[in-house]
Amino acid sequence: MARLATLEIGLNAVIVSVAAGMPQIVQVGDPAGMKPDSLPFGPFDPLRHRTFEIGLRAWVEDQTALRLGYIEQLYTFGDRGRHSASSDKDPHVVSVGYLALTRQTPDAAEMLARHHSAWRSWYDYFPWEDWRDGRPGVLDKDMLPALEEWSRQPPSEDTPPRALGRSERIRLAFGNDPASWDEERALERYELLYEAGLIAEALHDGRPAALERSSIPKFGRPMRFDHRRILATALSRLRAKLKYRPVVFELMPQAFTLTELQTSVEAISGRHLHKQNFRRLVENADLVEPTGATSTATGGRPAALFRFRNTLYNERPAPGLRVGGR
Amino acid sequence: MARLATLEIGLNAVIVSVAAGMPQIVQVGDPAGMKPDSLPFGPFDPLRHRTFEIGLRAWVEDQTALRLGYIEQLYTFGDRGRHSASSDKDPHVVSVGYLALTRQTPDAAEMLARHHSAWRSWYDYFPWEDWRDGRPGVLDKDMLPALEEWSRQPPSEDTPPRALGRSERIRLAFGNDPASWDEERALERYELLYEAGLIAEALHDGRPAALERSSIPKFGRPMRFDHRRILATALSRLRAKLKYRPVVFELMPQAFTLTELQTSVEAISGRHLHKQNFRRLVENADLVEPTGATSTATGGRPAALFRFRNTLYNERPAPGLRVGGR
DNA sequence: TCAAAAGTGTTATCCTTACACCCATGT
DNA sequence: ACATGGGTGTAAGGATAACACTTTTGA
Repeated sequence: MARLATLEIGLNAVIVSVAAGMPQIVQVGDPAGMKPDSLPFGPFDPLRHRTFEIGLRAWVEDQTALRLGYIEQLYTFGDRGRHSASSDKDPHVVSVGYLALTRQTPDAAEMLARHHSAWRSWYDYFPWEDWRDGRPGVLDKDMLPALEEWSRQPPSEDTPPRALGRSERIRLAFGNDPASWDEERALERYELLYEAGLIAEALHDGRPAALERSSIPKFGRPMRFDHRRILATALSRLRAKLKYRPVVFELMPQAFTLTELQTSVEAISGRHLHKQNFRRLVENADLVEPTGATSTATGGRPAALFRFRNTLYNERPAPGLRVGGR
Repeated sequence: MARLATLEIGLNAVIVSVAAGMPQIVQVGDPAGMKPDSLPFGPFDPLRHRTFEIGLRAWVEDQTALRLGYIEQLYTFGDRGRHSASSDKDPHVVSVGYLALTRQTPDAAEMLARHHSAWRSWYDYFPWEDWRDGRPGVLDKDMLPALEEWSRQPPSEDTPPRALGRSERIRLAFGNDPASWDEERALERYELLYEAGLIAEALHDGRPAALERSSIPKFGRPMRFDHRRILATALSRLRAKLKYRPVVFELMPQAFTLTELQTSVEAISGRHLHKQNFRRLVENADLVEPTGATSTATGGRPAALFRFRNTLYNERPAPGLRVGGR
């Protein structure tokens, strides 16, 4: 068999936390301030680390001094041309993305700062995904017009054939009517924007032509390499998982009020939830139990504090929060 | 930075089809008849193939002469020691697993035979996953006793710490009471059996000690390398996806009766479904439409033939078949 | 006393589950 | 005629979504 090309496996971590009602991720900055943000990442070396997870934890601890708890594999990206300017001489880099959930401790921020990294709202990278205060204006003002213009252009010859046409894919990902927005389709939306050349990262990869001749705005804060795609994968996965596994509690402190829990779910799903129904949902899913104490922090009537019932596992397959409308 | 170890990426395909009411996969045999079954697989070479998917399709066509339609990435396995007898001198192999869904054509079987491969029921590899005729006897007769014996043994020192103990994990994966079986947890069940040394593959990897001193039966037909783990991943993923995306139709012919559709869903989920409710579910999910023709093949009243409404995509996010009880 | 946030009660509606029954064909 | 599988109707129960309303604190 012929000799294979040099391969390298990059491990990438999307480290998610919720603080002050905002979903945040750890971003590693460039000390010189020249390059876009990146995720904590490093190559996988099987001689040093027996598994991906061990390697990932080591890289993250190196770059951020954070000890990760819950982690989960997202996806492996292998396309050529996604990893910035690549020639056939460079090693080919395959990216394995991971999702990590963590609580934000008070001293975490300065610890990160010493490592040229910081927490940043994930909606800085995807402003159109935050519907908590209603439908974002960019959608109708800039994004959908630009996407529709793209859908009217004939696809180039080297585009792989697809089951659905461009306008069908747009309708599916962005919703037919303004009401039918599916927050789990964040990845599909990002990939459409990328293909349409409406994302700064598309410039670095193989598709400059469609872009330079127009002055279309590039949406959201860019990231290095394919890191924003990995982040979009994390967003979709976490939003979906929220509904069938009790993962929010990885982001909550030991004790919390139901409103704080609701705020966290809203931060992640990007939607506003109906207060009364949320409470009922949580309480009769038996996911939490009262600690007995109350919190008087918010101004207003003191709220009862709850904790996650982790004995839950012994009783039945643990569910999530099947949040529905509004 | 120090030199990295040699890495190789293996692409593996779980090719699923349903024929004669049985879920089947393509298995590549060993012409000499000495080695266990394997999945179609081959190394990823970025110089020859731009993406994983292109490479995978090429390998599958080489080994089985099948042209794949729907494919989807499952997971990437990177543990050392999973890929049979590995020393530090061999290249480290990372496995990227894919799920492919395909219709079975009449001539496919002999085409496969010429390539030393064949269709085989996936329940040959996981007999305990087929509940269509009630709870399989092996569970209570052999598997659960063996698992419980394992759960009583103290874990060895090099076992990574876990949130849940062995008996909790068994209860969660295999159900508390006989009624609460979650068919989507096929992967968790396989991994427990592997850890407990009740799977032939565990012998080849790092854990021979616990095995050789006992004469515990090894459950299900073994496969090469970590291929059975990839197959278990496919099982879990497909069973879950069935419920929220219309993927069954990738396995159905152009026209089919509702009973045939139900049989396919039952084959995959491994459960028996309630006939009347299944029909209603399908019909008022607007997933199918009558072709007008009828089939008289089964003996009894002729059944109306249906086809998948693929215009569905234009209307709303396409759902799956949320099959519930019975 | 008033604003703010916590917490409770009630109703209409839809979906799921289950059961009972009728229909069209081959033998 | 009767067995076999196809197909329909309907009622009970539970979950969801929406609404209005009461309670407890700080300022």
